[in-house]
Amino acid sequence: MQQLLNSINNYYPLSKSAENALLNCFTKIIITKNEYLVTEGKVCHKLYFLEKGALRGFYNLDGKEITHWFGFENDFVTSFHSFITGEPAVENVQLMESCTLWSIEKETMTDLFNQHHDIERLVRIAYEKYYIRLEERYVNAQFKTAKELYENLISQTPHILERVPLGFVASYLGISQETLSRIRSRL
Amino acid sequence: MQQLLNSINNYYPLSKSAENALLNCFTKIIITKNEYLVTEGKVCHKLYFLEKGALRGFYNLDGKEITHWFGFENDFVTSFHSFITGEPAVENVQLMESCTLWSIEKETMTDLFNQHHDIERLVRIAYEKYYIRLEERYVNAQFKTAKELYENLISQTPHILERVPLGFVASYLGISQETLSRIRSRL
DNA sequence: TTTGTTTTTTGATAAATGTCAAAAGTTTAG
DNA sequence: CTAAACTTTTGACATTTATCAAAAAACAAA
Repeated sequence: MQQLLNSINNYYPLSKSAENALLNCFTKIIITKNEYLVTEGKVCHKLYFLEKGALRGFYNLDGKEITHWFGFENDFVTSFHSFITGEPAVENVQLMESCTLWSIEKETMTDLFNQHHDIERLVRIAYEKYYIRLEERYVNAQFKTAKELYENLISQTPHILERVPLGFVASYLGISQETLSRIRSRL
Repeated sequence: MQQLLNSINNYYPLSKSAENALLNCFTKIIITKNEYLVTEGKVCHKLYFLEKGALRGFYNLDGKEITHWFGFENDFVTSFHSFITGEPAVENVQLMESCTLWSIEKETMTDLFNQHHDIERLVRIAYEKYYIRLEERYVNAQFKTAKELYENLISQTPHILERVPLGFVASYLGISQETLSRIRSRL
């Protein structure tokens, strides 16, 4: 819980009353490896804070699983598309390791926004951060060769390589596993 | 101004007082084709609402211009990375057509947030929408062939093809202009 | 351990896309 | 209306990357 608090304060420092109200709304969950947090086709009403562990978001395309993001310690995770729109998720979120998470209901968050302006500010700022993080990833990917993508990964997010099977990493980079393997052998 | 108001209310309907306060903070600008709204290396402190016209965001890579987004009527545009972080922009925003815009200073927005909770909510909701729009684009791009990317563009954002030179479109899709031209001739 | 399972690498080949250069077409400004 | 500038297409060829199949390596469970 202290970890969640630190993360929150890192985005925007809340007043004590808002902080208490917010923390009261999170529920601790422990789930084991390979389980699903979000399943394609079902609406996801929850936002999760990942205290410990690692997971991935993937969708199915032509019978293949396309992993498009990873979550690690201190990340807020969910199927954002489903959480925001209330539509069924098109992606799955699956644990790559056993995880400790804190969850909060969307409806509860909405109530908190009404009661505490600063909680809504916190979330506004968090969205800003998440937006530019996604934008950076996009720009990084466009017009890069497979080798450059891999080198970027090594320099910018080396922890991914240490904790994620190469098949998922290849998918994340948008290249085939074989190509990734060959690039690695050539470096 | 009515158009800006409609757009805003489309995200979240404001109270009359918030609405008035907000509209008072926008300044009308008319700029001609090829001019720059944002220049790489300079911090961008303004957010713009695009009432009429079309523009693009691009960055330089190995001497080439990589166009990574377009803005059209009713879009809020800026270099989000620079606007949010206060760091110098890495991208340029250039008008593809002469435009009518409304601008607001970041500092002014921050003041408005403090005075009107509902303006901050509006922006929080806008960020949500922009976030999932970007995410969709990302997912759409990953693991698609050049032909599929072009077909997606035709079905999802046909207005881009009608108003943007093919060289920019190719760059936007992450393929070479020649490849795009060949795909078009084969359909 | 030993065996079975999963992950990663390697090889051969095919397909997609990029690059360079030039031609054709279109738009713009005087 | 014409010349210059810019955009789009086409051709030839090189390169990158995907695909399929199988071997090797790493990992996990009995």
